[in-house]
Amino acid sequence: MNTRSSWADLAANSAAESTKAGSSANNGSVGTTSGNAPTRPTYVPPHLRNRVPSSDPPAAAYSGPASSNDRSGYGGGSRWGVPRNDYRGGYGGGGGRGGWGNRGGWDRGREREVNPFGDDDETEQPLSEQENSGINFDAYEDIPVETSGDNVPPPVNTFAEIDLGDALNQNIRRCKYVKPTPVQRHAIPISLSGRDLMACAQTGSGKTAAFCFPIISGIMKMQDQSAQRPPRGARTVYPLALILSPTRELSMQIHEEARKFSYQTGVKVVVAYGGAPIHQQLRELERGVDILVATPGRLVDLLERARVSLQMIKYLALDEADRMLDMGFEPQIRKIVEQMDMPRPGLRQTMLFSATFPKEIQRLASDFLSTYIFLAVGRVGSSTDLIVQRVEFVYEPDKRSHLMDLLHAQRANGVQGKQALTLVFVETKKGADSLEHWLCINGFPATSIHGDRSQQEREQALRSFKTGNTPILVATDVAARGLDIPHVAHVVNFDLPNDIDDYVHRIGRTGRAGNSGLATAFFNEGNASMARPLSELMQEANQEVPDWLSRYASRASFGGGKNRRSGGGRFGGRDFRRDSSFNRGNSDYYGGGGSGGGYGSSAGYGSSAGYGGGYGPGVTSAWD
DNA sequence: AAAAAAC
Repeated sequence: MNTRSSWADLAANSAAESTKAGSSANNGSVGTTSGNAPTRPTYVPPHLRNRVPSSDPPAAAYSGPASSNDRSGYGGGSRWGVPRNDYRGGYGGGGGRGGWGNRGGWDRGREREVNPFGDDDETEQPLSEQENSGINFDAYEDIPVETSGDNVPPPVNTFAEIDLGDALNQNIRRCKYVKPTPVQRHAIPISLSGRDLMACAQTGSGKTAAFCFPIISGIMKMQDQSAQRPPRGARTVYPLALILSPTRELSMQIHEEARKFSYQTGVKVVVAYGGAPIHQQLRELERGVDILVATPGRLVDLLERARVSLQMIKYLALDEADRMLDMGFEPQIRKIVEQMDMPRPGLRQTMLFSATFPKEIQRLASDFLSTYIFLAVGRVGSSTDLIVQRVEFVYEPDKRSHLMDLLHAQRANGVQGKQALTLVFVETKKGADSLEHWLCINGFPATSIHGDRSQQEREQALRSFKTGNTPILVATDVAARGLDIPHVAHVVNFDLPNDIDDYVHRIGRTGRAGNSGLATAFFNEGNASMARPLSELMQEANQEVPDWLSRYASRASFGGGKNRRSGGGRFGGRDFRRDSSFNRGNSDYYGGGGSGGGYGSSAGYGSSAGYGGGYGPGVTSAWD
């Protein structure tokens, strides 16, 4: 059932496919969306202002369809006549083969873009070595998709039929992405058409690429415009896109991914987060930035120092958007988005992504959006079928020895060989330290990550875990969201979180990229409020719910908390705008009114096995 | 109540 199609095959078929798409019932999104692509009148980013004309014919590097727009400069051509007022011009190269790819060309003696793919090899990989997805793509047809909003652009079926440009397409190939995941199929055309978007898709389903591709593509197209530098302090930089995420490590990861996607496109990505010396980040910024990836605190710092201005922002993306807008983050986000110099909704394009999107937060989020499209792909907020979920009743004092039993068993069974990684979530930073220490003195190679550790320690811990050097990582919720760590075979909820959404994100650290995973939770009377949402979630994911947990869940006392996902209807992830009961002020958190809020039942979609949204083993990317 | 996020 594996659709073994290579990138080359897809590319070869692309013409036929886009013809098909254009003539299908939905009027072709490809043609129309590119016409609506966001335009920005005048600004050319600093690193593009000082370029010497490339000797490569740029048009040749761009193989996309012709359009009425002036695309001759898409790959790095027609913008060369712009005024040069900036000494830092070395970066860039526009489309695929001009600029950086040239050894000893115009860019000789200047800074060379580091190849984020780690290979200096430009040659095509043999077909046999091309990674492919372990996913049954036919199963994608069964994936429930809900969109709402006006004039929703139709989805695409291949990357090739999207007008992303040659350089970006080449990076997609380098990333071994063969086919767009469901969220990408839907979200990318929406973003390319310039619409605001609120998107929900399962953990590990490719959300990072879904918002990065349109941003990068849009910025490449913008580079056609002529230059006019905004009046501001000399050291102020003006990114065109801002991507915010709730943790430093996630921002780092998004940055790494975005750098791969933008390799040799001339689009510069910079990351800024706290806990690290600011000077290097400032230096990077001064060398030019189109896309700024940041955590909120450090960004506010940079804004207050007037080292960054948001006045040229064309794209705003919030990853883990529901987290970014919850109580802890909302004031900071409001400050950044509403009280600095960011263009208002409608004058920028805003994209919100998460695997979970409580209706309460959706309502908050609408402040930041302009006539947006709501997109839900998959059983929103649920886990993939690929994660086997277990719940065990463990009294508090027994947790450590129980964990040790699990780890021993895992070792004995050789679950995934020595590479199997185990991620253990605890509730508190102190708890993380003490459990790490206890594991170590008992002979288990463990490390930990939490907010009381130095940034260096955090990054070291994550590295050591990823490499398998320390195959056990004890973590607080700092590691719950977004982090893409290959080979996590087992997630242990040593302490259950108090919010079912946090549980969804935590277990989503395994079962990624089409791989299976195991999630074990320790439950005791202290977690009573989680009994119902947990058992509902497990049912929906076709998991075996222990009888004792069902009994806990049926006790009335915890029936109506904020964890409650009512409705029991079909596929969840409803747009709150369509939920009249919510709009009447019903406080039901996920309230579905009569017609199916909450999570989907397994009845309709539960058997659509294989939706991990992934590309298959061996592909590492930031998918949340 | 805890966690995260600036110096």
